[in-house]
Amino acid sequence: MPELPEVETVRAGLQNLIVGKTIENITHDWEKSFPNDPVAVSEFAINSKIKSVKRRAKVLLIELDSNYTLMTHLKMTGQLVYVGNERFGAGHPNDSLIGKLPDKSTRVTIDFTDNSNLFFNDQRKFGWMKLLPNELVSEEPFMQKVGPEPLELEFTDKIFNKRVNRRKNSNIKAVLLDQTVLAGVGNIYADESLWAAKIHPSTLVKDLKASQLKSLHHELILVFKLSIEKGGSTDRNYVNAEGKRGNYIDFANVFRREGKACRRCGTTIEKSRVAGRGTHFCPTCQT
DNA sequence: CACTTGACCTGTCCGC
DNA sequence: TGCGGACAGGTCAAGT
Repeated sequence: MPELPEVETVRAGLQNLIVGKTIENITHDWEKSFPNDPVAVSEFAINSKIKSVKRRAKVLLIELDSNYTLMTHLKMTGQLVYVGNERFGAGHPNDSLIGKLPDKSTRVTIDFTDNSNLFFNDQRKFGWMKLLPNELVSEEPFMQKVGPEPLELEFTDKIFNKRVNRRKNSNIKAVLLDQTVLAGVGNIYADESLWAAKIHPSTLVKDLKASQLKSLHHELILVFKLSIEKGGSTDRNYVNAEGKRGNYIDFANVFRREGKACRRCGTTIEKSRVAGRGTHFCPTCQT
């Protein structure tokens, strides 16, 4: 599901593909996917140009030259796929999308004046695109409380330790998933970083040594960087802005590897439930 | 207050 | 083959 590396991959793709294009029209078939006042859409989105595409946590910020932003959350099954008239080349996934979108999971369609389109597809309808004046983006409740960006240089192991320790009595997996502690971690990278740091997902924060948290901070950053390099994880639905799947899942050490051998010690990887989520871990080397 | 669970949705998979 | 139910997991609201 789109976590930080997937959202970042979509952001980078959109930055290349849609900046400079002018919005001609926007249509939607599900109100909660596009909860906006039609008058505001017509006044501040239609005929506006895409200025830039940014990201904060798992939220995409599509900035328009009207000083409004299309704030977008993909939640679990959201996709933002650009389909143009140009061909990317033989076998390129985007070429095969021409004429296939919109489909039954398309919630919002953005038409650009050059006849290209941006489709917001979302099978489960949990995601949304909200049009907001730029200055109100940071006022959104989520933006107010979301924690630091893990890939920023100022996100040191000391800061990580301090923020994680706000929730001493919770298990470490629940804390990693808590967006107010730090931004961007979801189920895949919580499991992967805990395996890399050799920490059992249900360990309570108060029982973790400083050295373990230091290791977890280090491994989490490495996992995020590797995943971005591989174009993110396609578990089920995820595709990038060109409709292409990510390759990180081939490098995953525990996620969806239950029943297989741990790549570090050979023990069979197990799956259980921690923090209300399917949780994958090695019972021998994660203690 | 800290923490956990249920709701929001649809598609897929599993057992009968 | 069809059908009911479990499951997938990001975030907010409600519950303990």
